[in-house]
Formats: sequence, C-alpha cells, structure tokens
Amino acid sequence: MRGDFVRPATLTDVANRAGVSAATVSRVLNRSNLVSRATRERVERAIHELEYVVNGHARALAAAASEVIGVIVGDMSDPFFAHIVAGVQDQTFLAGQLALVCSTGSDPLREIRQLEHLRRLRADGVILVGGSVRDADHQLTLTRLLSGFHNRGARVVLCGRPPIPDLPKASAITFDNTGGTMRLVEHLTALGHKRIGYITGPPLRSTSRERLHGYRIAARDHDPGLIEQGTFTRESGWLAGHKLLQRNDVTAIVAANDVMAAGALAAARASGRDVPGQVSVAGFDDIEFCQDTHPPLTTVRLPLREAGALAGRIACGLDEPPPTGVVRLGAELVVRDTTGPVRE
Amino acid sequence: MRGDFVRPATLTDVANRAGVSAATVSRVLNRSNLVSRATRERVERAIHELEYVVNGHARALAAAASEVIGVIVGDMSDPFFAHIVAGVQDQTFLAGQLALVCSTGSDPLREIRQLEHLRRLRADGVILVGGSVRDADHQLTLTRLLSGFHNRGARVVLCGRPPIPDLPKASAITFDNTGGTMRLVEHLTALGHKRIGYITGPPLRSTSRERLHGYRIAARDHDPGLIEQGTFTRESGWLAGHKLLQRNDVTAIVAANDVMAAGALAAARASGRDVPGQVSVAGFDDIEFCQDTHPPLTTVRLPLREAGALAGRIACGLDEPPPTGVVRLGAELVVRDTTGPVRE
DNA sequence: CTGAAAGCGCTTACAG
DNA sequence: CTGAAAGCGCTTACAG
Repeated sequence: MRGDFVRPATLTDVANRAGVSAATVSRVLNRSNLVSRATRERVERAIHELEYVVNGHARALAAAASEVIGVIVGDMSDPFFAHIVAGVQDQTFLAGQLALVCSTGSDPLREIRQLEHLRRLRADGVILVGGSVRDADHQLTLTRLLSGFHNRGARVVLCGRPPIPDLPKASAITFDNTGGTMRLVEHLTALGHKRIGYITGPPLRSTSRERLHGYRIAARDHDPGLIEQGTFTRESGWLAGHKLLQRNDVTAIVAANDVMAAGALAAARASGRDVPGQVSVAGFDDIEFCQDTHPPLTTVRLPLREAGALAGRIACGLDEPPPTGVVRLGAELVVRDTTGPVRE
Repeated sequence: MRGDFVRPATLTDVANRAGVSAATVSRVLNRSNLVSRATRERVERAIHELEYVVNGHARALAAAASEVIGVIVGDMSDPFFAHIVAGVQDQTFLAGQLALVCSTGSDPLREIRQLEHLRRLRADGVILVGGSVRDADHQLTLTRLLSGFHNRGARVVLCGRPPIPDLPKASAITFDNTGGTMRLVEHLTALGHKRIGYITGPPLRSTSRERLHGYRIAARDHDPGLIEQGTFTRESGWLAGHKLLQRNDVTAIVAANDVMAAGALAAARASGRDVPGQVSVAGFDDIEFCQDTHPPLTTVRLPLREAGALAGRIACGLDEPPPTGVVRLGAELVVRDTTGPVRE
C-alpha cells in the first residue's frame, strides 16, 4: 500500500526555477564564492520554495566524499560505550559529519556485517570502540576490511582497543587497563588483603585480557582458583561473586567492570557479608552509578568521553593522527567505600 | 598527506574480469535467479578476487532505496535511550538495514540538523526516540521535515513520544507515563503518605509533562511547592531532593526518572534521613541499576527494549503500522525497598 | 561569474 | 539466461 509519492525536487528542478544551470546551483550549495550575489539569492529562493534537499547519495557518488563517519560499538546500553559515543558525536557534529553508530551486540559476525555496510556507504572514517576479539579468523577478516578503508583514504581509529600490527596506519586510543588494575590491587594489598578474588570479562576480549594481566602482575603468587569468569553483565558478576564468596579465605573481590562489581556487591549482601567490613569489592570504569551503589563503589576511572572526542576528531580529520599511531590515556584509582582494611 | 589511494573495484571491473555484462553482475549482487549457475559462480569469484564492495550511494541513487534507517535520540548515555536503541538495532539488523543512530544532546537545533542529514541520505525510515519539545516553532519545522519523509514513502515512527496531529501517517509508540505515575503515587498514598514531593523533568518535554500530569491527578490537593524542577540528570535530582527535604512535612519523594531518584536518594542519605524509615523515594523507568541503589529503588517499569524492537520493525517494513497509528505500551509498578509506610 | 558536458557506479526495463 | 542503453542526481574540470 505504499502508493504514489511525491518525487522530491532535484537540483535540476531548482536550476529551472531559478533560470540558471545545474552547475550554478551546485556552486551555491557548496558555498563556492564564484556566484554573484543576485544569482545566489535567486537560487536560494528556489531552493526554499521547492523545499529542496540535496541527495546525499548523488553527492557522495559525484564527489567521492560521504560526510559519514561510522562508529561500531559492542552494546549501546553499556555505559562504557555510551559515554565514548557521546564524546564522538559532539565532535562529528562540530565537523558537520554524520556519526553513524552501529551496535554489534558483541557478535563478531555482526561487527563484520556492519563494517561492510559502512564500506558500501564509503564512510570517510570509521571508529571501532571497545575491546577486540582474539580470534585469528576474525582478526584477519577485520584487518582486510579495515585496510579497504585505508586504501580509499578513509581514516580508521581504534578506541579502547589495542593497535593492530598489520594495520600501522590506523590510530589507536588505548586505556591503561593493566596499570589501572594494578593500582587497584595494590590499594587492596596495602589494606592488608592477601587473597583477592578476580572476576574477569569474556576471555577473548582485549579489555578483559589487559585488565586480567594487571591483576596477575599485582596479585603475585595468586591462586588460579581466585579467578572467576564473567561476561561484563551484572548477572554474571553476581554468579561469579557468589562463587568466590563460598571460599572463606577471600577478603576482597575485584571485578573487571563496574556492572559486574555491582552484581558481586549484591551477592555479598545476599550472603549476609558486610562490605567493606567482611569483604571489599571494587570495579572498573567509574560509570555514574558507582556513587549510588551500597556502599559507593571503589573503582578505576577511565576518561571515556575524552577518548571518544579524540577519536571523533581524528576520524573527521579535525586533528592529525598521533605521530606514533597510539595515544595512551590514563586510568585513575577512585577510592570510595567498598574497600577497607582486612579484619582478621 | 592523504596521498594516492587505490580506487576501489567497481561493478564494471567485476564484469570485465568475469567476462560478463554489468547487468549480470548486478543480478548476482541482488540475488536475482535469472542467472545461470556457472555464470553466477564466475561472477562471485571475480567479486572475491577483486575484494569488490558495492557502492551503496550508487545503488541508492539508481534504485531509490537506501537500506538506511535513521534513529534520533536525545542522549546515548541515558539508559532510557540506550535500551530502546538496542531494541531497534536487533530488528534493523534482521532486516538487513543499517540503523543510523544520531544523538542530539537534547538540543532541538541539533535534532533538526540530524534529520536534514537523514533526508539527504534518503533514509527508508526514521525513528524519533524520546520526549518531544513543546515549542511551536520547533514543532512546525519538525512536522515539515517529517512530512518530507512521508511524501517520499519513507516510514516515520515516534517512539516514547506522543503522536503529531498534523502528521497522521506517522506511527507512534507511547508509554503510559501518566498512568504509571498515578499508580506509583497511589502506592505511596496507600502507605499513608500525604505530602509527596515530586521532581519533574525539563518542563517542555512531553515525557516530563505526562508524568507530572499523573502526579497531579493522583496527588490531589497537592501543594505546588511540593514540585521541584529537575533536568533528568543525577545532579539535578540531588539538588531538587535536597530542597524538598528542607520542608519537614515531606514524607515521600517521587522523581520523574530513576537517575534523578538516585540523586534524591543520595541527598536523603546526606541529610541523615533513613530511607524508607523517614522518607520514601521512587523513580521511573526501571533501568538496571535500580537493583543496586541503597536501598534498591521502587520505580515503574517501561518496556523499553520491546518498544524499540517494535519501532524498528515498523520502520523497516517488517511489521505493518498500527491501524490506529498508535500503540500504547503499559507501565508496571515495581515495588522495592525505598518505599514504606509513614511513621508519624 | 556562468554554462555545457562528461562522469561518478549502480539498476532496470527492453530486446533478444 | 544475457546484454546494450538509459537514467538516477549530483560535481567538476573546461571554456568562455
């Protein structure tokens, strides 16, 4: 039933109405100053009267520039991604580009599909947000796809994801996941904790691996049984926390992100444990609600919005890519009320 | 320094390599079954060898269909939007469309700009998510722009936003904001609360107005001084909560969303008030962290992801638009631990 | 400052 | 089942 529709006005329609050539209309559209004032005004009136909207596809085809920046994220409802994306969009808007945000639901296949879509649209830039998946096949496909962007002259930015060795021209903005986790664990060690449980993220994600690496360095001589597997969701944090609490020697639990830490906190409460009296808990990212958990959560702050803004600026060509290809952003320990001294 | 780049392979390149015409390649691309098996295989090999990626702009221009669905949201880092968008994207992915999510930062001007961008891209559908702004000029521009989409045959869906009278062909998916708030206030009334403070959202947003309206109906004879202005942020909830708590007659505080309720909760704690012993607090939306506030927050649950999925299906043409143009979704009271009986 | 013409890379009747 | 040709709506040298 999608019957007969109005054909939108074209540039030719505008040219006819204004009594000029298509080239002249195009010049007005692109703010060329090779147009006399009178002509410009006539054209602008025609544009207004016809409610003319330039066809972005025709323009992209003729000019070989799309005004589109692709942003690929894992999961929009995860604050980690949401904050980075907000930073990106502030900048793309300033640059007059359209940030096209696609979410993969953490599915590698969907990541590939979305990238293909972006290549079809000849995106001027593409930003991959969040941890990469350690899977040889997937990495190969990804690298091939991304070099396709590069070969066209499109900019590739990795944000919160390690550089890809086979893709030296891509810019990478990374977080100090390892160092941040180390400082967090050392903070607990200084409080007297010796048996510190750790809830890690999905095993193949670079973010998980880097944070876990920090734990392994700082928690020397740790028992491998102190590490539980999570999936970055609250539910998985609850389950893993519950398991760790069944070991009576654990006096502190560190989760690889705040959402899982919130789950572990709930598990501690459910088991009747006082936090931080009987067990300390800590997270990672410092998303807003850390202030509102019970008690407020000790965590590590990542400059998410700033990272997104930087990625956006590079992708739009507003900033030059970093000379070394990599910008490493800090991670700051934020001590709140879920961590305290061990009471033996 | 963006020097000489590789020209991506075109359909003609593929045709030459495979020794067929462009039309045949196009047929293979579009899965037409008017191609012999042998020819198809030859073309597919050429596509693979050349790493050919169809140019979406050329295709959109020739076929007058863009495979793009635009989604306009206020603020990605607000879980309210994030959950709706996740629902949308599940469906657009199934439909093979690209969901192009643009955020306006709650700026009406930016909303218009993003819509113009989507019109240029000849989006097949557009979804406006979240409350509309009550401003005559802005509404007029918006309506004009949206009818431009309609006239082209693109689908317009309003999600979590009231129908626009001048735009009867648009589908609207609305939440029972008023009824949900009424049930929440009645729950408090049943617990003996007589002086219930209310923290409202930005005054011009439809969401704020509908929720406030529910409060006004249910809290009959309320003192206008019991209503404080917020902006849907945690900070504004803290401030408004702080003000309300200075009135010693207030025994309960309802906020127009969970994020502000979390702020109010923190303000109550800061003032040394026990929740719910001395003051009850409640929010709206039921975002995930409501389970982790201290104490867990009483609120009203909105089917955000379902709403997004429905909007996505309609926008992609997977589902027919609702016959009446409007789908009204429920709002369910979720009683947790921040609300309790009045202790006089 | 302005216009005619070619070209961007596809799809789609039309013929065969 | 396949191809030649026109056309989608712009931009961009090239001339003037």
